[in-house]
Amino acid sequence: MMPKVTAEYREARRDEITAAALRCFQARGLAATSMSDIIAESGLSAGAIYGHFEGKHDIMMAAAREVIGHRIADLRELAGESAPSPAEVVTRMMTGLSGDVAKPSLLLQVWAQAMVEDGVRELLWTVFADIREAFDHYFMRWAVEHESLDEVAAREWTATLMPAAVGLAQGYIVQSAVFPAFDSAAYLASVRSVLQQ
Amino acid sequence: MMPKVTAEYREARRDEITAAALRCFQARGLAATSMSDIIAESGLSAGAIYGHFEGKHDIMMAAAREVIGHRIADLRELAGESAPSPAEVVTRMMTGLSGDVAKPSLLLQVWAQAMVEDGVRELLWTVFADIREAFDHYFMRWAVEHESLDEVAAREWTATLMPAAVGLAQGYIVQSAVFPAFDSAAYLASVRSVLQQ
DNA sequence: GTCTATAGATGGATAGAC
DNA sequence: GTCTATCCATCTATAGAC
Repeated sequence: MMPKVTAEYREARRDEITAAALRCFQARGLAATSMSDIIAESGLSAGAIYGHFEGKHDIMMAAAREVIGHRIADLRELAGESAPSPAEVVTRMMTGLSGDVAKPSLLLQVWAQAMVEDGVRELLWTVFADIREAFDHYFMRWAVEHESLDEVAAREWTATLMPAAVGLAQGYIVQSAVFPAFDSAAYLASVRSVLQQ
Repeated sequence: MMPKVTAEYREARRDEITAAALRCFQARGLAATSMSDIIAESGLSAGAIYGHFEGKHDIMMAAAREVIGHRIADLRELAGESAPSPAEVVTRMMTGLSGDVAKPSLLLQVWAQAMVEDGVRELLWTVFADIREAFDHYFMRWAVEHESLDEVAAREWTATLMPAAVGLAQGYIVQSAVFPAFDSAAYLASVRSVLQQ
């Protein structure tokens, strides 16, 4: 269909609605948020919302994309610096969260939703694959340059490290979401401690 | 109120209903499961359910308690064996999950629900506190017996290790829930690798 | 205690005026 | 594109017979 308004306007409206939805999801949870909630929070009307999204599912997917994909670009920026250690890579992953729209509690919501909704689950897979790929790049480089391993040994070293590295980042998300007095610095120190070998 | 049937009968009925609810929560998610779902899955009627639970919230709390608290008893059994290493403690935590009613995907549901429901959140806090306490006991013992640390140094060593140890267990739960081809053995090997220092 | 039937409220989504 | 008003499905919980 031909757009009746500029593409920029549509885009801006969608972002506005998605942002309102994210505030609702944050406060009430993904599944418990109703269209009425989003309508009220956005200050728009039902008609306006449905003019830009097919329905609640569509809004949730847009929100999930927004929440889930932000870490990758940030991770890639590390590439400029000189061969970060695994501990530095994982730390960057975690500290970047604090300035992100993707608050840890929202990430937990998305993970849970992925358990019951195929679209979200597949989205999550691609994001984790991207994260793994970014980790893999840095770990391999570190293994060769600082652990003095050849290509084959570096690949095995990286494969061994990967699950725990990703797990530590996920643990950070869980703990920062669940514990009101979560000590971010202590967690980072703990990660550095176990990853420096 | 006086019970019209034996306490054992009431208990059994509640367990039956909770088990049906857990199957629904597993399939549809905590928030998306309706009372009709639970009624159908249990094979009982609305009246029967409401005779044993105050409402959906009540059932959810019972289910959360069931799902969340199972790891503690299992962890305590390690006490009989000879001073398990941190890696062994965390490994026990994770491997115990496979035989548990508390499937990882359900744990993710409970974590997400804790973000928006105070009762679940507080329940989660007590459970994590118990887990930390159990970890603390084993880590202190290991620090003194195998790392040759005095009381003060052992306490600091344990405090440094704790966040990452818990985080690794949480990462196991996330990854085993999200990835269809999750390699449990590889994760365990990775944990052993980073925790042996 | 457990059933069937249903009340009462809220859900997602649409119709039609502007 | 956006609004108001509303349809109809579904939800939680209860009432009353057995």
